Amino acid sequence: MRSNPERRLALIDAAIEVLAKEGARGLTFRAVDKEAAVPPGTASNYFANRDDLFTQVGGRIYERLLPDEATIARGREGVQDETRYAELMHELVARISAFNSGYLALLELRLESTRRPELRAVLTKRIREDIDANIAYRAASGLPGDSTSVVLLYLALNWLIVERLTLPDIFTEQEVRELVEAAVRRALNA
Amino acid sequence: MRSNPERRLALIDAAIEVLAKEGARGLTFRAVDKEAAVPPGTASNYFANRDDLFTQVGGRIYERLLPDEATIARGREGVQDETRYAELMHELVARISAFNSGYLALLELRLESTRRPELRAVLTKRIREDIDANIAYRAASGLPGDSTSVVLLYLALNWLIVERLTLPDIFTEQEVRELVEAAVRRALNA
DNA sequence: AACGTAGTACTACAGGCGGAGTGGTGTCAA
DNA sequence: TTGACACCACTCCGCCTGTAGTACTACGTT
Repeated sequence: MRSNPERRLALIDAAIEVLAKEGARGLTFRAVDKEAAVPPGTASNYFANRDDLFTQVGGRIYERLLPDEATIARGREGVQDETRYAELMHELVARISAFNSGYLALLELRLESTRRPELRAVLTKRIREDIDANIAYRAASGLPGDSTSVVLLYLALNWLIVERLTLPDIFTEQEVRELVEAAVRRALNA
Repeated sequence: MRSNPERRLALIDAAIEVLAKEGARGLTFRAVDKEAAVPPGTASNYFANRDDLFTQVGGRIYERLLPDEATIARGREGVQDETRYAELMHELVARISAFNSGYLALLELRLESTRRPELRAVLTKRIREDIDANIAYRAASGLPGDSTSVVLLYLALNWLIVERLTLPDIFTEQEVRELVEAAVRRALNA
């Protein structure tokens, strides 16, 4: 088992692209090698087996989907009002739509986790933490709305992103914008 | 190309199970044969190629997820108030959770449709129709709430089902019930 | 009632693709 | 000099597709 950290990271990021492009079943050592443009056999040396590969990707994918620290810091400063919150949500949808393959890869991982307990454990932990962080953030911001509102917003935005990424013709850009705003409005009125 | 309709249907339903169990990439003629317990080569005779198989499954899956006609009829009778509507939504979540593999298969198809234009066209059509039907139903019922409310409810419930099916430990049964009710309440208050 | 025909079920096979895993060799740095 | 890693090559294996060929069944014809 090799341990060059940059290379490992490059392989994992390549694996995310493969997941998005080829699906979970297409995530093989060889495909990762090719995507990362390293000699065949390399991924084999960095991951014990496919299960290990899935688990490591599961640990990494969430880092790539979350905003970077600068964005988080910007989110925390300035007035915390409804307009600001709506801005943040638009930013979230835009960011994820931009890193398209990351979200698709996460969906693939979710489905795959049906068959891989280890992966499921990793994802459950990460996602539960993210939800809790969102709830805490909302509570700290002083904006109205309880944790149920936060979760409902989370639910709606997630599926909206799925819809955009998988069947883009279901909703127009315009409808998506309106839906995000309506969701935020409702989340803050309860 | 063979044309025994029952056999074709049996193969398609077997394909749905395969999709849920093995993922989109695992959907091969041979796997379908095995799942349907028919001799190897049969699926090959019923579908021109994998693309054809995907498209036919895409056309069928939605029928299996929708309530049967009896349920629909029951939904339309009786008083149409908020309590009734909430009941229907609970029924929906329960029904889909029960036919677990159908929904997972649909998710697989959505992801696969990223790579298959024909499949995407079929799914887009079906799902758009379903959303429109929901909007029309709500409008006809005389309950409060505009189409945005209906769609937001649709979004939230869909992701809630995803969450339940893929990472069941994220929300407890209790939380799921509360979320469904909160979502319905908000959808009817706007 | 016997026969022929068409459509379907089943079986078998040829050919190919792609992946896992491993061992060996080269290379660089401590 | 030694150890860790990059790179390369090779073998083994499993699975899939597509098709050809055979057997069966039902139905229509005479």
